[in-house]
Amino acid sequence: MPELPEVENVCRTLQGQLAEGSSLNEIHFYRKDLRFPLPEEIKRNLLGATFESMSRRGKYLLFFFDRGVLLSHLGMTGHWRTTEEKPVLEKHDHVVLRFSPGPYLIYNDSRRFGFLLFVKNREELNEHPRLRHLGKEPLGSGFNAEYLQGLSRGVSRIVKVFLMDQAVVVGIGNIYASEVLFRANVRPNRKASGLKLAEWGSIVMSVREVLGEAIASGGSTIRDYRNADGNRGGFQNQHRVYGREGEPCFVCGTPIKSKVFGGRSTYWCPKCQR
DNA sequence: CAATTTACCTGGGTGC
DNA sequence: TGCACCCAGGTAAATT
Repeated sequence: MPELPEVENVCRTLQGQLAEGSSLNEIHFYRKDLRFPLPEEIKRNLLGATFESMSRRGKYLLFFFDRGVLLSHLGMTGHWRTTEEKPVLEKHDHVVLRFSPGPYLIYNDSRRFGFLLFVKNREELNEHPRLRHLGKEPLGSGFNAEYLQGLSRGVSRIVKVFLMDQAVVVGIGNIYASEVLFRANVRPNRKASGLKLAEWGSIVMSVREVLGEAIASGGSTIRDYRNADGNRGGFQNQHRVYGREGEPCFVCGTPIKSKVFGGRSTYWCPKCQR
């Protein structure tokens, strides 16, 4: 499901629904694992803890409590919903959190590629084995043409696969990689090491532009993505290449091409992108 | 090493 | 209606 814009929208919605100072007084796991085992230390440490705030790092949601940080990665199909009343459990509901005052938070994930993690000391977040390797935030400082060109030196991978590497830059997945490269006029199958600094520059600009617009539109809903308030995103209607194989390019009319690179479907305009 | 493939899951769509 | 097959927004483990 979710790339950076979708996770960012979930984060903002939850931030608005969970009250700072409320306490987490029920934690229910309805199976013992998702992608990884559900950590029992979440219950040991966070039952009765005070909620402070929400944040996001790459595609991870962070719930900050006075006694530790709960991390949630949504995988492909994970999503959170809230209810004020005691929830009626649906298929693939795996975790329920109860806030007081506040709503119940329910985690549903049909494919179970998502997972939860726990970090006791927030200062150690960046040392966590699953976060340690993460690269720059694309909307933060330090994500620029020089950074990308530096990392791509001597790399044999194509630029599309390189951009999806979370160790390079976080939050870009399969949809936005194609959309970004279209706007930057760069073919997805160019060798990353062969791009000029100016091309990295237009990629950086396109990343900021595409992710910014997608966040503002509520993200992309291709099949089952829903924000935490149950709404679909709107950015799928602004996709220029993703899922448009054979359809005319909005800029030049040439049919959009598609091919699998690195195991993932990739879309581009053979005329606009060089 | 880096790069590529496979594995982890369910569900929706398609073609026979 | 059933079944086999392919595909899906992600990541990590295994393999080359």
